[in-house]
Amino acid sequence: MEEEKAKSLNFIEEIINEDLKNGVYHKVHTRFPPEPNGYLHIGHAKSICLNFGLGKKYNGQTNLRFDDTNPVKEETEYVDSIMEDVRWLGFDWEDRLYYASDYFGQLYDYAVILIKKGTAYVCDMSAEEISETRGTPTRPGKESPFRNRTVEANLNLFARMKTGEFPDGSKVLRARIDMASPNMHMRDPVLYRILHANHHRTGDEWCIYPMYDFAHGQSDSIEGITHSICTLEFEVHRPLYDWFIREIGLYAPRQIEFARLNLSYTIMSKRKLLQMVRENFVNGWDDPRMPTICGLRRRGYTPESIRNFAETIGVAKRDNVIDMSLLEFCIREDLNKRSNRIMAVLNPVKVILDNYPEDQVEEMECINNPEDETKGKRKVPFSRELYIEREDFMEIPSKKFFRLSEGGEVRLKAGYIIKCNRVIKDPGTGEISEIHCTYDPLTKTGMPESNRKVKGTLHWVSAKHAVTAEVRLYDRLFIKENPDDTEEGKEFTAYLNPDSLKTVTAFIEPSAKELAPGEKLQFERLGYFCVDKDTIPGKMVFNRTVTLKDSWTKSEKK
RNA sequence: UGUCCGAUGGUGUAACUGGCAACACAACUGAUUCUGGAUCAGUAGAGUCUAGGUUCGACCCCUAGUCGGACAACCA
Repeated sequence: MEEEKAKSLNFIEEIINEDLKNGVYHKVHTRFPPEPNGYLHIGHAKSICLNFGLGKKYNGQTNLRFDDTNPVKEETEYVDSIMEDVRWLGFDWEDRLYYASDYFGQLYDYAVILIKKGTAYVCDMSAEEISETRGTPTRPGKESPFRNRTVEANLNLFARMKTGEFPDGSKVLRARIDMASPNMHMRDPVLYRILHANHHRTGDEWCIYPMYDFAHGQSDSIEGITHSICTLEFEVHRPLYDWFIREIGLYAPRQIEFARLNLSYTIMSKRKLLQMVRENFVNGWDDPRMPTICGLRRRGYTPESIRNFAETIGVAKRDNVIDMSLLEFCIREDLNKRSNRIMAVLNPVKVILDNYPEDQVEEMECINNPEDETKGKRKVPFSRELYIEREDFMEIPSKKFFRLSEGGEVRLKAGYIIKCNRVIKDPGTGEISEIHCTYDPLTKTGMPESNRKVKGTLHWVSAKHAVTAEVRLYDRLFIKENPDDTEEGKEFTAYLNPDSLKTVTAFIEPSAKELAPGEKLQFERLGYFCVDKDTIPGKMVFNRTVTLKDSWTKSEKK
């Protein structure tokens, strides 16, 4: 069994196995290192599942570390949401919660080591000057006039940077590497900048903050990380990552890069998600149309489905765009097994059973989940006046229409077979207002006659017993793929789907009253829904998680 | 006119490290069903970016191209 699994290792596992075999490392210790500057999205979920999954698979450990080296972008709100989301996904960092800001003192000492070695210096150039003298990818940069300051001068200046003597932007600490390096990141990168800003954890203790490159590898090293897994854009940073470790003389983790997740019709940039929230294109980070973990959660996704999705998409180094239909498959697969069925009518038309006694009410027995016997049954009231879905009736049926039509028969789920006799239309609009039918008393579910073949089965709700509810029909937020391509300034407005959120008032069978926020169910033939957090007694609110298979694309094709 | 990385069906990921390209999603067909769902059975779809080379044999190794991505924040 173990050997069979060994056949389909991903490239990261191959590297790890190789390292373990060669004794480069003797254990596996990974970390998930988000910057607390926004909410986590499905792309982070891939990384979380990867890192924590590897930790578990190799009987190792995984840390949660906040990469909080830029106080102007980071907030406690984000820290809290990230911890909540990681936990919700089902992962546990146990007692290994860290912050890069925990290492500010240590990092400062590392910088001093470099200064003493002559491989770091204080530079007085402005950001613009540094940028100009860095050159371009194809042209080498120019050396800073401050590059050859003495160790003593650098030590003195760096200490004074720390004490707050200099204004923001007036000086930086840079590594002294190679201004002609073909790798831009090796052209005397900035290690520390002056930022008189309040940090969400260290407050005003520091006014100089390390850059990502100077903090990340060292943080990995301090924590004893063996495999530091990050996304592809950090590939060109790896020489620098290794350079700092070597130059300071630290234990060396191995950085491995993988391709980040792209989902069709979905924006996965934190910056743009933030913009969507700030400019009210959506109603917050947990808007169910958002690809954020909290959005998916509110939408009705389960942690299991997301973990399974991450597992299914795999991990590699080539750019990829995963089709939404795979994510949808994963959630349907999970919800199909776990969610109870319930009857709801979103777009009602009244059906009157002319031969059904005026005041009679029957309790029809319904199976809660045909996929799971243990979920039991429930009673649903049935009476003379019902609602069915308007689309489930067609006066003149087309050849492939299996549902109710004039003169035709259809089965009401868990009820009777009915036959349509006539329809009444609104004289003004011409719209059908009532469908008059007769029911066949011998065809009640369970009775011998009920086995009679009829072409279709409809879901229904008793008009006088139904509960009304607000149902939010979430669709994809974007109608075009790769909205990232749009020009600056209107990144995604052009692609926004005006129908991404439709709200209808639906009629639902009375058992809906018992549901609590967060509960997931399948509206018979309509899709998977969950009870929204906005639900309060007397006002039910449902979110559509996902439609049943294919109906989006089918309706698109029409 | 640079450095680094990548290239396998419509989409993703595999291929025992050189042995006749597999799995999942999507698509299609049929069976079944009191959900046009689910389930079950089946079909189609790539010869692995190109051109050379090594080899009995190449998705895998070598050479040269082509195409795509990343890199020029005091962001991460």
